Amino acid sequence: MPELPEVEVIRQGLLPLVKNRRILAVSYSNKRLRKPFPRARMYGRVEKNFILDIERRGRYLLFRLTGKTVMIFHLGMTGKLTAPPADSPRRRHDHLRFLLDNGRELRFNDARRFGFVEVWGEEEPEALALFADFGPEPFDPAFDAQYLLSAAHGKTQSVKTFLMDNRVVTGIGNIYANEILFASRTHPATPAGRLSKLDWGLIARQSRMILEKAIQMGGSTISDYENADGKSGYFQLTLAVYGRHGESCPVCGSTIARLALAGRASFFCPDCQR
DNA sequence: CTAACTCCCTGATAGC
DNA sequence: TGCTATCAGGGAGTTA
Repeated sequence: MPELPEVEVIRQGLLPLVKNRRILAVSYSNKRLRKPFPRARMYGRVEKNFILDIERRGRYLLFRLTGKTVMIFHLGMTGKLTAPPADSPRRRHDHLRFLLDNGRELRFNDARRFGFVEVWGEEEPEALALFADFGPEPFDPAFDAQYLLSAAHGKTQSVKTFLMDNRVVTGIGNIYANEILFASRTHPATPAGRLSKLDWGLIARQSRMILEKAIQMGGSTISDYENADGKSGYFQLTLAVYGRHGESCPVCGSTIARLALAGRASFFCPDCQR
């Protein structure tokens, strides 16, 4: 699934195509997504309204609509949001289509259907509850060495699993957690509570650098991610360790190892990362 | 409480 | 080449 950089690239690509456009009609495939389709709200609060803006929180996209409505997408593992011309051919796994007043159609496509859409009034507690226990964004100045040191205090879980916890910091998934720890020369299995403030400062800085670079490069396309125009990203070409077990470390030449942490594939250089 | 495991679903691919 | 077992970028719920 898309992690923070991919979701941000989608947001930026989509915005000029949908901002201030009116949603003329909503169509739904009737296939169940991770959460039930909010039929009444979709036809009552979304259809016929205008898209004012798209925001991102972690891996969620928030469409601000007229009528103080917020339509929230999560793309799961394989979700895609695009806005092609309305007459372009539909694709397998297109589940939601929003016909716009500029001849385009906002489309949600999701093969595995781990994604979902929710519709709330901005004032409704459910809209806020979704993010109530989220940690800071990686680009938030609050995401710093002191914060991480405190959050990790006493934790025995691996630093990699810790970084992938949305309550600690939002939007870092398996690919970028691996890359951040490689850049920070930290072994992914290190218990989070054992790292020093210096370690955390490096991890916070490398997080921002890597995520920023990935956004600039259009995200990472591993198998099926694509941006709002249906194009691939390029950051995967610069991945140092993710998916590269058995290959040589780009820094020291040692063989990159693979290890499962909390059920997730983890890749690291046994010599650079300690 | 914490942390790890399981499951949702389809498709790509590693490995035989 | 062709089949099939495994694995996949997330996250919620369950188990230990």
